[in-house]
Amino acid sequence: MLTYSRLAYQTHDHQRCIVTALDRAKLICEESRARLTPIREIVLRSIWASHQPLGAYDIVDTLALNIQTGKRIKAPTVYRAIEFLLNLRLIHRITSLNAYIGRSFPEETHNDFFLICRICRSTAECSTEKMKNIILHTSERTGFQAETQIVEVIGLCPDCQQEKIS
Amino acid sequence: MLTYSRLAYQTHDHQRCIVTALDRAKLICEESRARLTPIREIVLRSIWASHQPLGAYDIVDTLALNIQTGKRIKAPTVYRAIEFLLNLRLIHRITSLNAYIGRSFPEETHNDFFLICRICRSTAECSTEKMKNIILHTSERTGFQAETQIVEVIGLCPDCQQEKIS
DNA sequence: TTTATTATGTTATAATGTATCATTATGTAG
DNA sequence: CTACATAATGATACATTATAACATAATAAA
Repeated sequence: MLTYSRLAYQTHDHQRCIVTALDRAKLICEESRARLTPIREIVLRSIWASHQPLGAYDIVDTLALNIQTGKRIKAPTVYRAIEFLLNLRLIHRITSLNAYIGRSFPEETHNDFFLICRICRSTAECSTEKMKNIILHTSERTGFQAETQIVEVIGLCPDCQQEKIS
Repeated sequence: MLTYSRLAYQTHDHQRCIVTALDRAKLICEESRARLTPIREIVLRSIWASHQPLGAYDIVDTLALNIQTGKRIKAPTVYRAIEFLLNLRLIHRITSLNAYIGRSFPEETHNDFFLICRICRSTAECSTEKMKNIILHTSERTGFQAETQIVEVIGLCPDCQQEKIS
């Protein structure tokens, strides 16, 4: 049933994730003739580098100084990069955290959802046809025309369940 | 498949909705020995009276003056009432709008989701077992312990689809 | 190379939400 | 009924997230 998932709390070579994501981002940008500028690239890299979803002002702090100009990168610039990356479906917005996370399955629509730990904020990206089915079926029945969706399940990740017990 | 739904864009006697909701709120408060104070009641009533989800500062404006004391009700008071109503499951928070809407099915967990029109902001409350199944099944498989959820489908309501065509 | 377009810099501010402490109202035990 | 404890509200200030508006710089295209 669970077609794909990227579980932040499963051990994996995250450095490899980042490289893969960046490579794919470059491809997608070329295809759609969009420009992955240094700022946009570093924002994307920061988001992928984080193990939790990253807030816009966290990114502002992370970036600190523009490598090019030596000047501090400010909120509007970061928000513009975020908007760009969202449009190209390279990142997700996690609404319940006001934060952003790398997107593993840019090609899917209506399939994605998230398991978000309310303690450590680790966020697992899931994707299944069943979610699409339920959303499209309900929309059809009610005459609603679905475009995008937000599906966020809040609870406890395996690690934080352990913490609570021990 | 769609067990219940409250479609804001279907014609119905909304005044009746409000009365029913208020009556039920009083019952639920009695049962849980919680106090539905005048402020909490008027906040709940405002939220139900609106045909779109209502923002916290919209409520501040709606309330204007405290009937009791003649003083202006401010943000923290409204947010406290909102928190109270959320805890008793009498309202929902619509995360994508930062707004609040009356809750029709307080007894259900993991069943609820929303169809939100991006133009007129009308919001349909839906509830189906299938949503619960998919969420609980995925959680079980990944070892995640689901507690709450946010499921918001953004798109066009029937009316606004018509507008676009004509 | 000139022009048009896109991206970024800068400042200010809007919108949403919370922390803190004082005051008032309500419930409860004696 | 009084005194105490608890719960609710008032008031001020502030934190956080996000955007508007306009200037400047970089890139692409004619």
